[in-house]
Amino acid sequence: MKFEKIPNISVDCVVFGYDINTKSLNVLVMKRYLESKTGTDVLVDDYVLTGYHVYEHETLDGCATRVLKELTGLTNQYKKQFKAFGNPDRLTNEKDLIWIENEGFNLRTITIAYYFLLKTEDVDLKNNKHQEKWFPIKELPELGFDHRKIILEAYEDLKVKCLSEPVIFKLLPDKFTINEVQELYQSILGVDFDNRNFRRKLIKKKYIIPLDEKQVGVSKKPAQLYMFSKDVYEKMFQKNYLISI
Amino acid sequence: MKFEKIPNISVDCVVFGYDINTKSLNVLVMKRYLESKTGTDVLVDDYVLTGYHVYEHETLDGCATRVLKELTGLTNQYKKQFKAFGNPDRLTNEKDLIWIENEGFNLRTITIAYYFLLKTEDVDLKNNKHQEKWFPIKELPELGFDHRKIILEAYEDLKVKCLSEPVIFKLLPDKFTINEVQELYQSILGVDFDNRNFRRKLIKKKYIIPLDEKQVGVSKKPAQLYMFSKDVYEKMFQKNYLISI
DNA sequence: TTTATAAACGTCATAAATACGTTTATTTTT
DNA sequence: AAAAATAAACGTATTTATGACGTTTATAAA
Repeated sequence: MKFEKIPNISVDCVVFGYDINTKSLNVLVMKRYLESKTGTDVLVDDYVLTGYHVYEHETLDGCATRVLKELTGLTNQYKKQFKAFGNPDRLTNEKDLIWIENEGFNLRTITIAYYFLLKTEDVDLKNNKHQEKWFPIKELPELGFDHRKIILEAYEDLKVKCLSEPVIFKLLPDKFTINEVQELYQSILGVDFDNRNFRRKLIKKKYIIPLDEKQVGVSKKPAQLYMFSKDVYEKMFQKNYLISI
Repeated sequence: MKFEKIPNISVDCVVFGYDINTKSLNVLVMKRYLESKTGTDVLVDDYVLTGYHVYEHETLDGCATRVLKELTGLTNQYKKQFKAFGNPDRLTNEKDLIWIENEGFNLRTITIAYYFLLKTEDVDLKNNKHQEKWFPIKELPELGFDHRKIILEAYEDLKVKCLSEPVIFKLLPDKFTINEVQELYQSILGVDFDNRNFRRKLIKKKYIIPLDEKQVGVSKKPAQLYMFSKDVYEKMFQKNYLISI
């Protein structure tokens, strides 16, 4: 009973992972692969988001959390439900139809899409039975179903979100430098900021707390490390109602 | 075929209407009423959002548009899909269970929620077969299902949205005064602005265009009327990437 | 010791926000 | 016709934030 699937509802997860070393915002996708019955040719060979049907007694949020856990082993990561996709033509290209016939999917499936924010390095892809793989958001592979669209809409939502809330720190290690924050903003938004102004602005915030620590193992002047205090942020945060239209 | 319903997917519409005379942001809901078979008592007597099951060949957006049209006769109104609600416990209070049994609903229905922004005065409620009624957002009646939650989440989304995009003008008549804009912002956000500063800020915008017209029929100095130019807004709009965390 | 370089600090001009005070145009009252 | 009342509209000074730059500092490598 607990494991009965709702036939036409799924949850798809866009897993964003930031790689602080390569300074790349990545998306985790898995292989979709199907050979013909004779084995003579490959019918479907592309990537898809990780998703799953919702169980009868499962919440939507719970389903997203489960999908992430099965994929990465991680729990307690930042997630956001950002949109439902359910147009009747969302699964109508040739490869999708072959796949759907093979898997016995319902043709009219509505998917509730979530995105997660985490660190690429936190995910262990050693025993990845589904050939999961990270791709930079700017270099996505061929994607099945409407998953390219879903990823790009998640990315747009993330861009807006990171301007108004400090979600950026979900993508960074606990201890970071000011320049690392700047690089991540630039990587997400695709624009450059003046380092001196960016630095001044960030350091001024009470919830960006300098640590008694510096970078180690760098071959130049080591940078000051900072942390983000959720406590301070939430305590001092009063909505400023700045109308910026 | 075209009129076959997907059994467990619905679209619910939160219709926001602003009444410029009473300065009230309202929500349009309809009566949910059910008598016992003997007619001796009223089993269910509350209000619900207008929603409907999605047809097999219908897009989600199309379904929302259809629901609004059937309810108000209006088309081409601003709408936004803001969240899907589908937790297994969303329809479990007593009245909901009575209703569901009577109507033959699927117990596990996922609803894709939209909100609309329009003017209360644009809706003609004369021949409202479902006893539709406007309620101020601050004075909602008893609501069935999880519809209070849905309305309040729509309202939160609207609050955020109106700070970053000029959706406010969807709620106002084509010609408005500066003070009317201010009153609407205050009504939505629940805060007061300094009129002199608000006025200066708004008038400075290129897309707030003064008309050769003033208020008529007011018993004090008549105010200058303005319009919002979508054209100018979209043409001059460049993303400013202002990080306001 | 010098050099290279990322990190960090500093300055100035301009723009925006905040907090108020004053004047103006109109209707209503006298 | 004048005076009173009042919402609309305009004004000003102070503080704060932004944008565009130049300079100094701490460190590892040469």
